Amino acid sequence: MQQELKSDFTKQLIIDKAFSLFYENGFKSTSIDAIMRETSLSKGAFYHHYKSKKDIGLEVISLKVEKRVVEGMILPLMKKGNAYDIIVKVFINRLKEFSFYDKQHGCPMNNLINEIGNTEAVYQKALRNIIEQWKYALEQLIERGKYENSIKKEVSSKAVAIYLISAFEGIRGIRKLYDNDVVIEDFLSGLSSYLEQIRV
Amino acid sequence: MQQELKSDFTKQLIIDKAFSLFYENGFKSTSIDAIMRETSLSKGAFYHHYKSKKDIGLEVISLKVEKRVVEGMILPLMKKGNAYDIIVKVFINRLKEFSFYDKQHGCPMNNLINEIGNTEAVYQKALRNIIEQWKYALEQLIERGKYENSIKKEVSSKAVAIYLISAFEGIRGIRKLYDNDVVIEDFLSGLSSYLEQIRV
DNA sequence: ATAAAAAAATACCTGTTAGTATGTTTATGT
DNA sequence: ACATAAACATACTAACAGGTATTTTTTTAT
Repeated sequence: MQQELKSDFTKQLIIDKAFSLFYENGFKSTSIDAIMRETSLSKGAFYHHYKSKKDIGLEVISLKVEKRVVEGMILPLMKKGNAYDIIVKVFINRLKEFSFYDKQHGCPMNNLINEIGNTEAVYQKALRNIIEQWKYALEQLIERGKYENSIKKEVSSKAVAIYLISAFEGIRGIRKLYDNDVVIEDFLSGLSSYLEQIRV
Repeated sequence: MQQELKSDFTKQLIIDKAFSLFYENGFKSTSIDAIMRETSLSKGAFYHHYKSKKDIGLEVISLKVEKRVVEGMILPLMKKGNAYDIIVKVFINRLKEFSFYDKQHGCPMNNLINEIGNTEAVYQKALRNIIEQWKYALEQLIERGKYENSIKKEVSSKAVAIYLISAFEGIRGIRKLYDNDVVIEDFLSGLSSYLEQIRV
Protein backbone atom coordinates (compact mmCIF):
# COMPACT_ATOMS: atom_id res chain seq x y z
CA MET A 1 0.00 0.00 0.00
CA GLN A 2 2.83 2.31 0.90
CA GLN A 3 4.38 1.31 -2.39
CA GLU A 4 1.25 2.19 -4.33
CA LEU A 5 1.10 5.60 -2.67
CA LYS A 6 4.71 6.21 -3.54
CA SER A 7 4.10 5.19 -7.12
CA ASP A 8 1.04 7.41 -7.42
CA PHE A 9 2.93 10.33 -5.90
CA THR A 10 5.83 9.93 -8.31
CA LYS A 11 3.56 9.62 -11.32
CA GLN A 12 1.67 12.73 -10.30
CA LEU A 13 4.92 14.59 -9.75
CA ILE A 14 6.14 13.65 -13.22
CA ILE A 15 2.82 14.65 -14.81
CA ASP A 16 2.78 18.00 -13.01
CA LYS A 17 6.32 18.90 -14.00
CA ALA A 18 5.76 17.68 -17.55
CA PHE A 19 2.65 19.83 -17.88
CA SER A 20 4.46 22.95 -16.70
CA LEU A 21 7.36 22.43 -19.07
CA PHE A 22 5.10 21.62 -22.03
CA TYR A 23 3.14 24.77 -21.23
CA GLU A 24 6.17 27.01 -20.88
CA ASN A 25 8.40 25.64 -23.64
CA GLY A 26 6.23 23.49 -25.85
CA PHE A 27 5.89 19.74 -26.19
CA LYS A 28 8.64 19.04 -28.69
CA SER A 29 11.15 21.30 -26.97
CA THR A 30 10.71 19.56 -23.65
CA SER A 31 12.95 16.54 -23.13
CA ILE A 32 12.41 13.66 -20.74
CA ASP A 33 15.69 14.68 -19.12
CA ALA A 34 14.34 18.17 -18.50
CA ILE A 35 11.18 16.78 -16.91
CA MET A 36 13.10 14.46 -14.63
CA ARG A 37 15.53 17.20 -13.68
CA GLU A 38 12.50 19.07 -12.32
CA THR A 39 11.35 16.06 -10.31
CA SER A 40 14.87 15.37 -8.97
CA LEU A 41 14.38 11.77 -10.01
CA SER A 42 16.20 9.76 -12.64
CA LYS A 43 15.41 8.72 -16.15
CA GLY A 44 15.05 5.18 -14.89
CA ALA A 45 12.15 6.31 -12.73
CA PHE A 46 10.47 7.86 -15.75
CA TYR A 47 10.66 4.77 -17.91
CA HIS A 48 9.53 2.63 -15.02
CA HIS A 49 6.23 4.52 -14.88
CA TYR A 50 5.75 5.57 -18.52
CA LYS A 51 6.65 3.79 -21.67
CA SER A 52 7.43 6.71 -23.97
CA LYS A 53 7.26 10.44 -24.47
CA LYS A 54 4.05 9.96 -26.39
CA ASP A 55 2.66 8.17 -23.35
CA ILE A 56 3.37 11.05 -20.97
CA GLY A 57 2.04 13.48 -23.57
CA LEU A 58 -1.30 11.68 -23.63
CA GLU A 59 -1.38 11.49 -19.84
CA VAL A 60 -0.75 15.22 -19.57
CA ILE A 61 -3.51 15.94 -22.07
CA SER A 62 -6.12 13.72 -20.48
CA LEU A 63 -5.26 14.46 -16.87
CA LYS A 64 -3.94 18.03 -16.73
CA VAL A 65 -5.04 19.85 -19.87
CA GLU A 66 -8.53 18.39 -19.86
CA LYS A 67 -8.92 19.06 -16.13
CA ARG A 68 -7.99 22.65 -16.65
CA VAL A 69 -10.56 23.20 -19.39
CA VAL A 70 -13.22 21.26 -17.53
CA GLU A 71 -12.71 23.22 -14.33
CA GLY A 72 -12.20 26.60 -15.94
CA MET A 73 -14.65 26.56 -18.83
CA ILE A 74 -17.02 23.57 -18.71
CA LEU A 75 -18.18 22.95 -15.13
CA PRO A 76 -18.93 26.67 -14.60
CA LEU A 77 -21.39 26.40 -17.51
CA MET A 78 -23.36 23.78 -15.61
CA LYS A 79 -24.25 25.88 -12.61
CA LYS A 80 -27.75 27.03 -11.89
CA GLY A 81 -28.87 30.49 -12.90
CA ASN A 82 -29.69 32.56 -15.94
CA ALA A 83 -28.05 30.86 -18.93
CA TYR A 84 -27.12 34.09 -20.69
CA ASP A 85 -25.54 35.51 -17.56
CA ILE A 86 -23.53 32.36 -17.07
CA ILE A 87 -22.06 32.55 -20.57
CA VAL A 88 -21.14 36.19 -20.11
CA LYS A 89 -19.63 35.54 -16.71
CA VAL A 90 -17.63 32.48 -17.74
CA PHE A 91 -16.18 33.85 -20.99
CA ILE A 92 -15.61 37.43 -19.94
CA ASN A 93 -14.44 36.81 -16.40
CA ARG A 94 -12.12 33.96 -17.23
CA LEU A 95 -10.37 36.07 -19.82
CA LYS A 96 -10.07 38.98 -17.42
CA GLU A 97 -8.73 36.87 -14.60
CA PHE A 98 -5.88 35.08 -16.32
CA SER A 99 -2.54 35.66 -14.60
CA PHE A 100 0.31 37.35 -16.42
CA TYR A 101 1.96 33.95 -16.70
CA ASP A 102 -1.15 32.44 -18.29
CA LYS A 103 -1.60 35.32 -20.70
CA GLN A 104 2.03 35.12 -21.75
CA HIS A 105 1.90 31.38 -22.40
CA GLY A 106 -1.54 31.19 -23.95
CA CYS A 107 -3.96 28.29 -23.66
CA PRO A 108 -2.25 24.94 -22.94
CA MET A 109 -4.82 23.14 -25.05
CA ASN A 110 -4.61 25.56 -27.95
CA ASN A 111 -0.81 25.43 -27.86
CA LEU A 112 -0.93 21.66 -28.18
CA ILE A 113 -3.63 21.74 -30.85
CA ASN A 114 -1.45 23.95 -33.00
CA GLU A 115 1.86 22.27 -32.20
CA ILE A 116 0.93 18.58 -32.37
CA GLY A 117 -2.79 18.53 -33.24
CA ASN A 118 -2.17 17.14 -36.70
CA THR A 119 0.93 15.04 -36.16
CA GLU A 120 -0.45 11.90 -34.51
CA ALA A 121 -3.98 10.51 -34.47
CA VAL A 122 -3.82 9.79 -30.74
CA TYR A 123 -3.05 13.39 -29.86
CA GLN A 124 -5.70 14.55 -32.28
CA LYS A 125 -8.31 12.35 -30.65
CA ALA A 126 -7.38 13.30 -27.07
CA LEU A 127 -7.54 17.01 -27.85
CA ARG A 128 -10.69 16.70 -29.94
CA ASN A 129 -12.34 14.98 -27.00
CA ILE A 130 -11.82 18.08 -24.84
CA ILE A 131 -13.21 20.39 -27.51
CA GLU A 132 -16.22 18.12 -27.95
CA GLN A 133 -16.97 18.20 -24.23
CA TRP A 134 -16.71 21.97 -24.16
CA LYS A 135 -18.81 22.36 -27.27
CA TYR A 136 -21.50 20.02 -25.96
CA ALA A 137 -21.76 21.75 -22.57
CA LEU A 138 -22.02 25.13 -24.24
CA GLU A 139 -24.67 23.95 -26.70
CA GLN A 140 -26.73 22.52 -23.84
CA LEU A 141 -26.52 25.76 -21.93
CA ILE A 142 -27.58 27.78 -24.98
CA GLU A 143 -30.51 25.43 -25.51
CA ARG A 144 -31.44 25.96 -21.88
CA GLY A 145 -31.19 29.70 -22.37
CA LYS A 146 -33.52 29.52 -25.34
CA TYR A 147 -35.97 27.45 -23.34
CA GLU A 148 -35.79 29.78 -20.34
CA ASN A 149 -36.06 32.76 -22.61
CA SER A 150 -32.73 34.44 -21.83
CA ILE A 151 -31.29 33.64 -25.26
CA LYS A 152 -32.93 34.27 -28.62
CA LYS A 153 -34.72 31.23 -30.00
CA GLU A 154 -33.53 31.91 -33.57
CA VAL A 155 -29.84 31.31 -32.89
CA SER A 156 -28.18 28.00 -33.68
CA SER A 157 -26.67 26.56 -30.51
CA LYS A 158 -24.04 24.65 -32.43
CA ALA A 159 -23.05 27.73 -34.40
CA VAL A 160 -22.83 30.02 -31.40
CA ALA A 161 -20.92 27.43 -29.37
CA ILE A 162 -18.18 26.82 -31.93
CA TYR A 163 -17.97 30.51 -32.75
CA LEU A 164 -17.45 31.42 -29.10
CA ILE A 165 -14.89 28.70 -28.54
CA SER A 166 -12.97 29.60 -31.69
CA ALA A 167 -12.83 33.25 -30.76
CA PHE A 168 -11.70 32.45 -27.24
CA GLU A 169 -8.91 30.14 -28.36
CA GLY A 170 -7.90 32.55 -31.10
CA ILE A 171 -7.38 35.50 -28.79
CA ARG A 172 -5.44 33.34 -26.34
CA GLY A 173 -2.92 32.72 -29.08
CA ILE A 174 -2.78 36.27 -30.38
CA ARG A 175 -2.25 37.67 -26.89
CA LYS A 176 1.05 35.78 -26.72
CA LEU A 177 2.49 38.20 -29.26
CA TYR A 178 1.96 41.26 -27.08
CA ASP A 179 3.33 42.60 -23.82
CA ASN A 180 0.12 44.30 -22.77
CA ASP A 181 -3.62 43.69 -22.59
CA VAL A 182 -4.87 46.15 -25.20
CA VAL A 183 -5.71 43.38 -27.61
CA ILE A 184 -7.64 41.53 -24.90
CA GLU A 185 -9.58 44.65 -23.96
CA ASP A 186 -10.63 45.22 -27.56
CA PHE A 187 -11.55 41.57 -27.84
CA LEU A 188 -13.67 41.74 -24.69
CA SER A 189 -15.50 44.70 -26.13
CA GLY A 190 -16.18 42.74 -29.30
CA LEU A 191 -17.25 39.68 -27.35
CA SER A 192 -19.65 41.68 -25.18
CA SER A 193 -21.30 43.19 -28.22
CA TYR A 194 -21.59 39.78 -29.83
CA LEU A 195 -23.22 38.29 -26.75
CA GLU A 196 -25.66 41.20 -26.60
CA GLN A 197 -26.92 40.10 -30.00
CA ILE A 198 -27.90 36.62 -28.88
CA ARG A 199 -29.58 37.93 -25.72
CA VAL A 200 -33.35 37.87 -25.71
CA MET B 1 24.67 38.66 -62.99
CA GLN B 2 24.22 34.97 -63.64
CA GLN B 3 25.69 34.40 -60.19
CA GLU B 4 23.21 36.71 -58.55
CA LEU B 5 20.33 34.96 -60.28
CA LYS B 6 21.64 31.63 -59.10
CA SER B 7 21.98 32.91 -55.55
CA ASP B 8 18.46 34.33 -55.57
CA PHE B 9 17.09 31.13 -56.99
CA THR B 10 18.77 29.01 -54.34
CA LYS B 11 17.65 31.28 -51.51
CA GLN B 12 14.09 31.17 -52.80
CA LEU B 13 14.24 27.40 -53.12
CA ILE B 14 15.45 27.05 -49.53
CA ILE B 15 12.75 29.42 -48.27
CA ASP B 16 10.01 27.60 -50.17
CA LYS B 17 11.04 24.17 -48.93
CA ALA B 18 11.53 25.47 -45.39
CA PHE B 19 8.05 27.01 -45.39
CA SER B 20 6.43 23.75 -46.53
CA LEU B 21 8.21 21.68 -43.91
CA PHE B 22 7.51 24.18 -41.14
CA TYR B 23 3.88 24.16 -42.19
CA GLU B 24 3.59 20.38 -42.38
CA ASN B 25 5.71 19.33 -39.42
CA GLY B 26 6.25 22.42 -37.31
CA PHE B 27 9.23 24.71 -36.86
CA LYS B 28 11.08 22.87 -34.13
CA SER B 29 10.60 19.46 -35.71
CA THR B 30 12.10 20.60 -39.00
CA SER B 31 15.86 20.26 -39.24
CA ILE B 32 18.21 22.11 -41.56
CA ASP B 33 19.18 18.70 -42.92
CA ALA B 34 15.56 17.97 -43.77
CA ILE B 35 15.18 21.31 -45.56
CA MET B 36 18.33 20.79 -47.60
CA ARG B 37 17.34 17.22 -48.43
CA GLU B 38 14.26 18.76 -50.09
CA THR B 39 16.34 21.21 -52.08
CA SER B 40 18.85 18.50 -53.12
CA LEU B 41 21.57 20.87 -52.02
CA SER B 42 24.06 20.53 -49.18
CA LYS B 43 24.28 21.96 -45.71
CA GLY B 44 27.18 24.07 -46.91
CA ALA B 45 24.85 25.80 -49.33
CA PHE B 46 22.43 26.57 -46.51
CA TYR B 47 25.04 28.18 -44.27
CA HIS B 48 26.44 30.10 -47.18
CA HIS B 49 23.10 31.90 -47.62
CA TYR B 50 21.72 31.93 -44.07
CA LYS B 51 23.47 32.29 -40.78
CA SER B 52 21.24 30.18 -38.53
CA LYS B 53 17.95 28.38 -38.16
CA LYS B 54 16.54 31.47 -36.48
CA ASP B 55 17.57 33.41 -39.57
CA ILE B 56 15.63 31.18 -41.98
CA GLY B 57 12.71 31.15 -39.56
CA LEU B 58 12.47 34.92 -39.72
CA GLU B 59 12.86 34.91 -43.49
CA VAL B 60 10.05 32.40 -43.85
CA ILE B 61 7.82 34.48 -41.59
CA SER B 62 8.45 37.79 -43.30
CA LEU B 63 8.54 36.48 -46.87
CA LYS B 64 6.20 33.48 -47.01
CA VAL B 65 3.84 33.62 -44.03
CA GLU B 66 3.29 37.35 -44.26
CA LYS B 67 2.78 37.15 -48.02
CA ARG B 68 0.16 34.49 -47.57
CA VAL B 69 -1.84 36.52 -45.08
CA VAL B 70 -1.43 39.72 -47.06
CA GLU B 71 -2.60 38.12 -50.28
CA GLY B 72 -5.32 35.99 -48.77
CA MET B 73 -6.78 38.22 -46.09
CA ILE B 74 -5.46 41.79 -46.27
CA LEU B 75 -5.28 42.93 -49.90
CA PRO B 76 -8.78 41.61 -50.65
CA LEU B 77 -10.05 43.96 -47.94
CA MET B 78 -8.72 46.94 -49.87
CA LYS B 79 -10.74 46.47 -53.01
CA LYS B 80 -13.50 48.82 -54.07
CA GLY B 81 -17.09 48.00 -53.29
CA ASN B 82 -19.51 47.71 -50.41
CA ALA B 83 -17.44 47.35 -47.22
CA TYR B 84 -19.82 44.94 -45.53
CA ASP B 85 -19.97 42.70 -48.60
CA ILE B 86 -16.20 42.64 -48.79
CA ILE B 87 -15.87 41.44 -45.21
CA VAL B 88 -18.44 38.71 -45.75
CA LYS B 89 -16.83 37.63 -48.96
CA VAL B 90 -13.27 37.58 -47.66
CA PHE B 91 -13.91 35.78 -44.39
CA ILE B 92 -16.57 33.34 -45.53
CA ASN B 93 -15.16 32.52 -48.93
CA ARG B 94 -11.59 32.11 -47.79
CA LEU B 95 -12.66 29.61 -45.17
CA LYS B 96 -14.78 27.72 -47.68
CA GLU B 97 -12.06 27.58 -50.27
CA PHE B 98 -9.20 26.17 -48.27
CA SER B 99 -7.81 22.94 -49.72
CA PHE B 100 -7.89 19.72 -47.75
CA TYR B 101 -4.18 20.12 -47.19
CA ASP B 102 -4.65 23.62 -45.80
CA LYS B 103 -7.51 22.59 -43.56
CA GLN B 104 -5.52 19.68 -42.23
CA HIS B 105 -2.47 21.78 -41.43
CA GLY B 106 -4.22 24.88 -40.16
CA CYS B 107 -3.00 28.44 -40.51
CA PRO B 108 0.78 28.71 -40.94
CA MET B 109 0.80 31.96 -38.98
CA ASN B 110 -1.36 30.62 -36.17
CA ASN B 111 0.75 27.47 -35.95
CA LEU B 112 3.86 29.57 -35.50
CA ILE B 113 2.16 31.93 -33.05
CA ASN B 114 1.28 29.04 -30.83
CA GLU B 115 4.49 27.09 -31.30
CA ILE B 116 7.11 29.82 -31.05
CA GLY B 117 5.14 33.06 -30.47
CA ASN B 118 6.39 33.44 -26.94
CA THR B 119 9.84 31.90 -27.13
CA GLU B 120 11.91 34.63 -28.77
CA ALA B 121 11.26 38.36 -29.04
CA VAL B 122 12.22 38.42 -32.72
CA TYR B 123 9.63 35.81 -33.68
CA GLN B 124 7.07 37.56 -31.53
CA LYS B 125 7.70 40.84 -33.27
CA ALA B 126 7.65 39.39 -36.78
CA LEU B 127 4.35 37.61 -36.18
CA ARG B 128 2.82 40.55 -34.32
CA ASN B 129 3.64 42.71 -37.30
CA ILE B 130 1.44 40.55 -39.53
CA ILE B 131 -1.45 40.62 -37.07
CA GLU B 132 -1.14 44.40 -36.79
CA GLN B 133 -1.32 44.83 -40.56
CA TRP B 134 -4.37 42.62 -40.76
CA LYS B 135 -6.05 44.34 -37.84
CA TYR B 136 -5.35 47.78 -39.26
CA ALA B 137 -6.70 46.95 -42.73
CA LEU B 138 -9.84 45.47 -41.23
CA GLU B 139 -10.39 48.45 -38.94
CA GLN B 140 -10.04 50.81 -41.87
CA LEU B 141 -12.55 48.87 -43.91
CA ILE B 142 -15.05 48.83 -41.04
CA GLU B 143 -14.62 52.59 -40.65
CA ARG B 144 -15.28 52.95 -44.36
CA GLY B 145 -18.36 50.78 -44.00
CA LYS B 146 -19.66 53.00 -41.22
CA TYR B 147 -19.02 56.09 -43.31
CA GLU B 148 -20.67 54.57 -46.38
CA ASN B 149 -23.55 53.30 -44.26
CA SER B 150 -23.15 49.57 -44.85
CA ILE B 151 -21.98 48.89 -41.29
CA LYS B 152 -23.63 50.12 -38.09
CA LYS B 153 -22.09 53.30 -36.73
CA GLU B 154 -22.30 52.10 -33.10
CA VAL B 155 -19.84 49.25 -33.50
CA SER B 156 -16.23 49.60 -32.44
CA SER B 157 -13.96 48.94 -35.41
CA LYS B 158 -11.12 47.81 -33.19
CA ALA B 159 -13.36 45.42 -31.29
CA VAL B 160 -14.97 43.90 -34.37
CA ALA B 161 -11.60 43.57 -36.12
CA ILE B 162 -9.85 41.66 -33.33
CA TYR B 163 -12.93 39.58 -32.66
CA LEU B 164 -13.16 38.50 -36.29
CA ILE B 165 -9.46 37.73 -36.52
CA SER B 166 -9.45 35.76 -33.27
CA ALA B 167 -12.42 33.67 -34.33
CA PHE B 168 -10.86 32.99 -37.73
CA GLU B 169 -7.54 31.88 -36.31
CA GLY B 170 -9.26 29.88 -33.59
CA ILE B 171 -11.31 27.78 -35.99
CA ARG B 172 -8.28 27.16 -38.17
CA GLY B 173 -6.64 25.47 -35.21
CA ILE B 174 -9.69 23.53 -34.07
CA ARG B 175 -10.31 22.20 -37.58
CA LYS B 176 -6.98 20.40 -37.40
CA LEU B 177 -8.47 18.00 -34.88
CA TYR B 178 -11.18 16.75 -37.23
CA ASP B 179 -11.33 14.74 -40.42
CA ASN B 180 -14.40 16.50 -41.78
CA ASP B 181 -15.80 19.99 -42.23
CA VAL B 182 -18.76 19.87 -39.83
CA VAL B 183 -17.03 22.14 -37.38
CA ILE B 184 -16.27 24.64 -40.14
CA GLU B 185 -19.85 24.63 -41.37
CA ASP B 186 -21.17 25.36 -37.88
CA PHE B 187 -18.57 28.06 -37.53
CA LEU B 188 -19.57 29.64 -40.83
CA SER B 189 -23.17 29.70 -39.67
CA GLY B 190 -22.09 31.47 -36.47
CA LEU B 191 -19.90 33.89 -38.37
CA SER B 192 -22.69 34.77 -40.82
CA SER B 193 -25.07 35.52 -37.97
CA TYR B 194 -22.45 37.62 -36.25
CA LEU B 195 -21.81 39.65 -39.38
CA GLU B 196 -25.55 40.18 -39.86
CA GLN B 197 -25.53 41.97 -36.52
CA ILE B 198 -23.03 44.59 -37.55
CA ARG B 199 -24.77 45.21 -40.87
CA VAL B 200 -26.67 48.44 -41.18
C1' DA C 1 43.92 32.92 -69.58
C1' DT C 2 43.88 33.70 -64.87
C1' DA C 3 43.25 35.58 -60.20
C1' DA C 4 39.63 36.54 -57.05
C1' DA C 5 35.32 35.77 -55.16
C1' DA C 6 30.98 33.54 -54.77
C1' DA C 7 28.42 29.04 -54.58
C1' DA C 8 28.25 24.66 -53.04
C1' DA C 9 30.05 20.15 -51.21
C1' DT C 10 32.35 17.25 -47.72
C1' DA C 11 33.65 16.07 -43.47
C1' DC C 12 33.46 16.85 -39.03
C1' DC C 13 32.47 18.44 -33.95
C1' DT C 14 29.81 18.93 -29.87
C1' DG C 15 25.69 18.59 -27.56
C1' DT C 16 21.16 16.54 -27.11
C1' DT C 17 17.68 13.25 -27.85
C1' DA C 18 14.53 9.12 -26.85
C1' DG C 19 15.13 4.93 -25.35
C1' DT C 20 17.57 0.53 -23.27
C1' DA C 21 20.24 -2.60 -20.32
C1' DT C 22 21.58 -3.51 -16.05
C1' DG C 23 22.30 -2.68 -11.62
C1' DT C 24 20.85 -1.25 -6.65
C1' DT C 25 17.58 -0.04 -3.16
C1' DT C 26 13.15 -0.41 -0.94
C1' DA C 27 8.78 -2.36 0.11
C1' DT C 28 5.75 -6.60 0.40
C1' DG C 29 3.77 -11.01 1.07
C1' DT C 30 4.74 -15.35 3.20
C1' DA D 1 13.96 -13.86 7.60
C1' DC D 2 13.78 -14.08 3.11
C1' DA D 3 12.38 -14.47 -1.71
C1' DT D 4 10.02 -11.55 -4.92
C1' DA D 5 8.77 -7.68 -7.17
C1' DA D 6 8.37 -2.87 -7.51
C1' DA D 7 10.84 1.66 -7.43
C1' DC D 8 14.56 3.96 -8.77
C1' DA D 9 19.61 4.87 -10.28
C1' DT D 10 23.57 4.53 -13.39
C1' DA D 11 25.62 4.01 -17.53
C1' DC D 12 25.11 3.55 -21.97
C1' DT D 13 23.75 3.64 -27.24
C1' DA D 14 22.55 5.15 -31.71
C1' DA D 15 20.47 8.72 -34.14
C1' DC D 16 20.05 13.37 -34.89
C1' DA D 17 20.55 18.30 -33.97
C1' DG D 18 22.77 22.96 -35.14
C1' DG D 19 26.79 24.70 -36.48
C1' DT D 20 31.91 25.04 -38.23
C1' DA D 21 36.18 24.25 -40.96
C1' DT D 22 37.90 23.17 -45.12
C1' DT D 23 37.92 22.04 -49.76
C1' DT D 24 36.07 21.91 -54.48
C1' DT D 25 33.45 23.90 -58.21
C1' DT D 26 31.57 27.65 -60.69
C1' DT D 27 31.23 32.41 -61.99
C1' DT D 28 33.16 36.97 -62.78
C1' DA D 29 36.15 40.77 -63.66
C1' DT D 30 40.47 41.95 -65.74
